[in-house]
Amino acid sequence: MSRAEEREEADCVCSVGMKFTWDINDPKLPQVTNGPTPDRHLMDSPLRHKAVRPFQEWTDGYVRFIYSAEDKNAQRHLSGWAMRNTNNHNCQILKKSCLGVVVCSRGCTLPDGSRLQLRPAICDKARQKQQKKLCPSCNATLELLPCRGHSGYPVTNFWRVDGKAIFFQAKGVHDHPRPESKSETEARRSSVKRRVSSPPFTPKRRLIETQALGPALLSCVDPSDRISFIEPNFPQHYPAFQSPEPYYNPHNALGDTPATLQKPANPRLYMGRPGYDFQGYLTSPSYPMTSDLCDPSNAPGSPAALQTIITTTTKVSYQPCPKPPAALPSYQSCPKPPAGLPSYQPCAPPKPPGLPVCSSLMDDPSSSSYSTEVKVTEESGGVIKSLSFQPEPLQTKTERADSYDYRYAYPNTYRYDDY
DNA sequence: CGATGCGGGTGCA
DNA sequence: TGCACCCGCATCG
Repeated sequence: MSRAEEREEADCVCSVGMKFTWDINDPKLPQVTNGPTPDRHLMDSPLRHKAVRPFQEWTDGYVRFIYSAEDKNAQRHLSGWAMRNTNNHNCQILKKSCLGVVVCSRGCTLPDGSRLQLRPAICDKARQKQQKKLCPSCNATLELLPCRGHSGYPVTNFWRVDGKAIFFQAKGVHDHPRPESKSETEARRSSVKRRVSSPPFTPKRRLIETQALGPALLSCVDPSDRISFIEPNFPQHYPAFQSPEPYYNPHNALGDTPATLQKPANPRLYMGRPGYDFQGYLTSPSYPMTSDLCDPSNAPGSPAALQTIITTTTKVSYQPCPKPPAALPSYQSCPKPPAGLPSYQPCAPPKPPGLPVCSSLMDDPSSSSYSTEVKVTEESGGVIKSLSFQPEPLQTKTERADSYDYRYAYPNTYRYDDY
């Protein structure tokens, strides 16, 4: 495992041994000197990894960003994706994993041609409640499409405060549509509240709802349970937000590796989710074909990547856990000397300066064996229905699978040139 | 009520 | 040992 990490980090050392990028696990993260406004020149340079940038709401892919410690969104560890806290037993690094998206189990099309893409509730209990509700359009059950974009596991986000910056690292490529953004969900929630607290029939509002959602919705859903939809043409906060910058990739820069998108060796990693033809509303205009993906060690389909993305957050030793400044989000100090957990060891000796922090290039592609069967992690308690569940076989499974892969089936949605 | 964070604990590879 | 994940608890808006 750590080898994968090290391999992943291998790309962060350029030919002269200078470290251009960083990993969230690095004992020492780069010093950030420039202000919150990204310097265009800097962002185009290898030093972009040390450049603070505006907050990115819809990160995707294997990306690393540095935010200003003053950035409110970064402080709150926000994401457009529904990310839940994951205990990584590491007080320095906050880890979150993606919950996926809630869709109609029938994959029905709404009157306006859009599809239901709800933001899964973060709270387990709330999510279970959420899934007991019915599709406001066709009354079918709702289904949670789990995220499996990280080698069959949910995409993970890592947050770490260091100095005057907030370091963000994401691992995995979301293999599902975007849910509502948090702000959209909150807006809807508050509007529902307003609706509940106001007289039951407000002709004007009802008219709007009827137009937007269709009569079926009004007839089958309790107003308090009514759900909004993400419309296909709804600009889900991009592209203003979504401008993922690639890592600087020395390999790529040196022409080592062409920037090709490799089809995953294991199609089940990215395909085979029946019933959801998301092509019509691929909301991500620019898939994160960052240089990370160009890097052989990071391309999602490469064995190295699959090795890489099985990551650890506790590999390295960390500095003592100083209480961050009050203004910063607290990652909580480590009160206990975590015996048995080396990663907690305060003040572990740093790696020898002669060796790159990113560790050595320990390429061992042959060791990157991985099962061709992806273990599907289902939520406990039967919250997630079987993915093969077909309430009404509108399509064959194969057809569904064919139409599902909204990334690989529709390469036009990629914009390599953006990177 | 739900989002968020923490941390003890378990199961698996 | 690393990782995913469950669960309970606490805090906050």
